[in-house]
Amino acid sequence: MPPVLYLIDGHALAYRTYFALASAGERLQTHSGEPTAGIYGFASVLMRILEQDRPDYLAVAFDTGKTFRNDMYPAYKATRAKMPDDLRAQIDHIRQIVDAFNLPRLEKEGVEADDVLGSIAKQAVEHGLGVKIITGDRDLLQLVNDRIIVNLAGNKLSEARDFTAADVVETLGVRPEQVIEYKGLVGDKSDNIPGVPGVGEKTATSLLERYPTLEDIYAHIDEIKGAMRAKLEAGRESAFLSRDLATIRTNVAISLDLEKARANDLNLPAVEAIFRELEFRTLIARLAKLAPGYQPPAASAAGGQLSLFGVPITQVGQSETFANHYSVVNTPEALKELQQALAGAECLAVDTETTGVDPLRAELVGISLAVVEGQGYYIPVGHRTGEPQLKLDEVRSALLPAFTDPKLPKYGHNVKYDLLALRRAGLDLAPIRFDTMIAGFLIDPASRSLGLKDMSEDYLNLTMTHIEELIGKGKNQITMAEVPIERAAGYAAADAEITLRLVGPLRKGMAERQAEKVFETVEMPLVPVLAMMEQNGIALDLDFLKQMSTELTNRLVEIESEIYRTVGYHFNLNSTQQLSDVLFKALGLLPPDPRKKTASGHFSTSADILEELRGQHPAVDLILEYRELSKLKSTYVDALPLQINPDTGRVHTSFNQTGSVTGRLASSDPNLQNIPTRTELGRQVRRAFIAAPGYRLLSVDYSQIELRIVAAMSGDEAMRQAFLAGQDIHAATAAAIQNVPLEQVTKDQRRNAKAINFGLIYGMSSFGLSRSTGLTLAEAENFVKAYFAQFPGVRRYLDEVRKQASQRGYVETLLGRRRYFPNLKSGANPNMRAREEREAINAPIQGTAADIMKLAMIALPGALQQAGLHARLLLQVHDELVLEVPENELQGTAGVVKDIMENAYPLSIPLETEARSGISWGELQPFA
DNA sequence: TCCCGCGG
DNA sequence: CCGCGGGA
Repeated sequence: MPPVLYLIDGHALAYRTYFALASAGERLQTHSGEPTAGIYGFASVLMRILEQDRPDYLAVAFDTGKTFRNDMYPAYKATRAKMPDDLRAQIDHIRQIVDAFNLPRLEKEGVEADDVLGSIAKQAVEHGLGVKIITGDRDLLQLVNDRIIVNLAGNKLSEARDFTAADVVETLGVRPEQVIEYKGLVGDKSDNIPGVPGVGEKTATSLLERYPTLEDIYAHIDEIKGAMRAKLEAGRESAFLSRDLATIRTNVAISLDLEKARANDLNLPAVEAIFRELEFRTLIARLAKLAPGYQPPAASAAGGQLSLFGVPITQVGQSETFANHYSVVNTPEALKELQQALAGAECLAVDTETTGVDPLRAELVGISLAVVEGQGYYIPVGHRTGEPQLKLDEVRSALLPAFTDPKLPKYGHNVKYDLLALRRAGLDLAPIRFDTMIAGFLIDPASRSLGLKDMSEDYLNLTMTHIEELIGKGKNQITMAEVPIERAAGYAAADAEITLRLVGPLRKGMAERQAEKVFETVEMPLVPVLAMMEQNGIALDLDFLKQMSTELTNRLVEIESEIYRTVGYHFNLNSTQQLSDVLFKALGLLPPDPRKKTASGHFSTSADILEELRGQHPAVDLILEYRELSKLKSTYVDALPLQINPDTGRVHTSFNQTGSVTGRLASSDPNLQNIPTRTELGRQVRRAFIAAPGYRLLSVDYSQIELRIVAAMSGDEAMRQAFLAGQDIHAATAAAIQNVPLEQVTKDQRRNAKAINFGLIYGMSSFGLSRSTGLTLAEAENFVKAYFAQFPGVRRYLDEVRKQASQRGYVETLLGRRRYFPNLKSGANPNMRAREEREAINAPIQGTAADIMKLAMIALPGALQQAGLHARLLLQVHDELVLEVPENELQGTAGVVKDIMENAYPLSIPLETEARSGISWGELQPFA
């Protein structure tokens, strides 16, 4: 194999990784607020290449200013979004890193990095080298041939992949050398290359299959029929110009001194200094491993310095390389050994393999355990491969003592899942002391990479096998039960082992961010409570839903034909785009606010727009009714029965503790936190949620908990007095603003005051307020002014929160749950800034309410048991708890629940609750 | 993927 | 403001 020259496209890679990290929710920055996502992305890819590929030669190309393409076509890249300012500033750091690695920088005035890469690549091939180009820019694919491959970054850092000529054909449908012809036809929106108007991807690939180049197409233009031919003829000039723009030059006068590109003499202290300055801690750790083991390519055959188990890090978790470090427990002897290990254990990490994603339906396939780092156990119990495995009964009695040992703390990743799966198999797990997913969430609530695989990369720098490598994906997916034990074991044991290994770094991470208190007093104790609620589930009145569905269908059919009749023709009512055309083109209605665009360029048809169009055409009212009914039918009435668990006959929602950045729970499968309540018809759906025979549903909700929290946290006297006096807070607000006695507040005044109170909680602007109230912007501004004049403490509090958010970079709830706002510190653009300021105001209010509710939920089961009551907690809807209560215990239970909720976390303002009960969620009556 | 709409 | 889900 010839030596290989690695060429990195510096800008494209920084750009791509910047957005990859941003879209993954990472807001990378240093302590002082300097954004680093682009640098980090670039540096980690560079490190990965040095560690894993050991390139013979490596150089990095950069763009410089305007290029000859702008002379050819002034609009070139004119529409491309300007590079974000904070990324631009990062490019210089990237250049420094390249220098510190002693790698050549390739740049030339007047040409793009693409052209530099193309030219150098061509020269290298002529010298007999292989070339690999690392970029984020698909255009480079045109350079691929049998000596040049391109590694293209994906939407996530881990999704980069190599493209050979065959890969290009498979992905784009054309050969690499045809990429420019393809661009000539299709153009490129992001570079503002026009192409041939009207020719899309499909047309272009099929044309290029028959005629390999533009020249061939136009030479045979008479073989092409109809409209396509006309389009091609009209776009002829544009096609050739576009192709020229898209063509990467390979004859740029630039040269590379290969000796300088030998990737073997990085200036370690310089790199480390830069990484330290940028606070790339994990990269520094990798550096230490890289430097001593790094040999000139000729002598690098020994290798092996990068490993944890003596294998390259990419292979950890794959069974063949993990083989010495896990045991399959499928004999009585092995089980005995495991029991002995458990007896001496100080902690126990647990993971389960099941046949599905719903823990209340899936079957248990195997249990993984780890008690020390570097060693894992896999206990198969449900493999359907005919291989020997222990009986579940034996496993259960062997494990139960340790699993329920009060002195043995249990760890897991999303451990609520495993708890439920184990319970269904007759096991249990307590006490649960550490959930790595929740810990990761508290360290960064905005993180979208809380999967075990992601966290393993982020915190341990270990790449794990993905489950799809075992069970496949799509329609050929099998379940874990069909995977041979030996193949499953390495993967499964690694899950428990990695979980165990994550605990240390996560504790440290939580300590740095002072998240331990919320973790230990709120989130971890909540896990078993939520598991219990999910297990309980809630009963549905199926007959009622069936009848409702029929009635809705009938009415929908009526409305639909009525709409088609008034409009004059048929169209797809459920397509918002078609609807927009019908209303604003065919019917000629004027969009009330023509600025209200949608991303696809259509006018919005949202309910508030339609609301304004009422009366202008009979179809409008009908559409609004249609929308309401079809939403109800598809989302609730027809969907809920499908979610009933056949074993229990009830629906078991899943509560996610890591779903909401503010600390609220999120409910899914089905979401029982958005069952309608605001309209009469919607409320009907709630009637389908019923109590079991002999039971009643009891609902207790906090009244105005968020405003009470504002009053307490801000200490605003006027607001506190209103609450202490037990006044209707919205009316009291209106009275204060309008300066009228409380009794004289009109409905309108109260409604506006209510809107501003809500706006307050949501950090809303005058603009938002005017939208939600129908006041003019000026009126809304005056209203806000009057509000703050009456509640000066609230204003001070809001200013304080904003200041804290921008100075410290985070805000926190009363219990210390934090939400981070790195962009406020670094002064991002005004839009983002305003958005984050609103989020910063909302987070402590909503988050404190969420914390208090969680504390109540944790305290409740013990209090009920203490009182000898048998109520079951079923649902939490942010400020409401729903329980199923034996009829004769209603009164006592209501008292306990109210007491627990009202005293969960004492504020300087009393928390009040309201209890209601009934046989269904839809017809609850206040308690006597 | 976007748009819309349900809840708090 | 924060979510989840249906449908094109």
